[in-house]
Amino acid sequence: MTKATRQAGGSAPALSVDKIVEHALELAEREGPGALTMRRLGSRLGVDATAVYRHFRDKDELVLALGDRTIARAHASLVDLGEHDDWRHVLRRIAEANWEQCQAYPAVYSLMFARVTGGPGERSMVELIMSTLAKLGLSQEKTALLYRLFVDTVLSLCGMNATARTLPPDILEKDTTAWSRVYAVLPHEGYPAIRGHADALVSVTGEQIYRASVESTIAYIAAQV
Amino acid sequence: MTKATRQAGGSAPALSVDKIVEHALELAEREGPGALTMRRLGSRLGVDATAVYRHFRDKDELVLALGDRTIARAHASLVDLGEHDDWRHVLRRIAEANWEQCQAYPAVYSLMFARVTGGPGERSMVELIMSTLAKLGLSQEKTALLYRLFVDTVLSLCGMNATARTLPPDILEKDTTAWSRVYAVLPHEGYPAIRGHADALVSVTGEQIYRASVESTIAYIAAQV
DNA sequence: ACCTGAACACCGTTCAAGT
DNA sequence: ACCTGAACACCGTTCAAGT
Repeated sequence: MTKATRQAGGSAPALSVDKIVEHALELAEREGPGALTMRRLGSRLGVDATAVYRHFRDKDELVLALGDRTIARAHASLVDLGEHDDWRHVLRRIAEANWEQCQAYPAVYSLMFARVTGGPGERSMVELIMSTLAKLGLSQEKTALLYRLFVDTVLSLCGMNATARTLPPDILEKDTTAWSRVYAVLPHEGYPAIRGHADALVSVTGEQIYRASVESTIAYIAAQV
Repeated sequence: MTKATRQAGGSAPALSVDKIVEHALELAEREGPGALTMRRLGSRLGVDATAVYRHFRDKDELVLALGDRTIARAHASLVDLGEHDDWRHVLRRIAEANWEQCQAYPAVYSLMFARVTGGPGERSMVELIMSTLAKLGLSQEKTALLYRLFVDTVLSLCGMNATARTLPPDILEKDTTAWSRVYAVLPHEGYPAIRGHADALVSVTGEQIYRASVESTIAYIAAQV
């Protein structure tokens, strides 16, 4: 018997934080970040839109809760990492876990990649990264800068990728076909370098770019040690 | 006498693409990306909101026009670059020009950093970067990847920075004080690495991070040559 | 050709009211 | 305690109408 069922009316509450988060996540990922509205969420949950305000101060708190949940999942996938793993291996695993979450929940990443959730998921992830970099024995200032370099690289690339992938269908189409529509047919005069690389440019994947960026950052950190 | 004044009615049109873009830019930068609505833009221009639809298919076309304008400005600030400048110098200047535009027009960057404008500003910038990297004599595939690595690094970091800086005032306050509110007061037990670097973390600037990221990318490219 | 204004189908959030 | 429903102040966009 839950706390709720013991209350005055006797009937269980229709909503809970977990239930709201779960449905919000599904709505955002199935129909895009723009479809995550309080009204649509309410109708999905079978309640009035304003009922959600009993459990979250406002929409922003809900978005941060979704964000912290995905970071918590990324962190949970890293439980096998130990104290004595090489820092490069740890950073690669963290970057990989974020990429996986970003591919699975692009709408959430697009909504919160530039935010601070302050939640338990984020706190665990920050501690993991900071403790990994602290082992390098650099100054506090240098350690802090390299932490931000790594985190911002991971979040900004995941965020940009997620934002691009979750644009409204008509706009997404416009952007993804831009290379073949405009860049591949530019005149050689004026745009020789673009035309000379048009084929190669369209086949570069987001994952290749992400990997290169993570390796670049790790090499940069290694050079400071 | 403009084309418009020669027309049937004789009276000059109230709107032009340039006038709309200029006022939209001012509105977005003064009051944030969320304030850029067709209705508010219309009232600023002294016309009905729907009058803008004579000059732009929809709001997205307007946003892309704003975006291409800022890229064009970044490109215009690089006219002194020549054929024989060192590629590292050229990439640093391009990164710097984007950072300057992003600081001056964060609302625009937040709206379009993950987009493809396909416009003249973007085309010039793409050609400049591609031609710079083409001189390294790498394969088409490698050149294309390094192009995307550089561009995505610049745009994603500028975009994240711009997005964070242009959040609505109450949310911005919440995010910027998160470090002192939650991270600086975390218990040592459980969060030793965070607490050990709390002071250093708050003093890292976005510009430091950006510079480090650009240098990291340049070093990574240099290692491929 | 260019702009207006009503209309449609939406938003987030507040607040009084119900149970 | 928890949810409803009306209300307020907004959105982007379409379309017929005006000049």
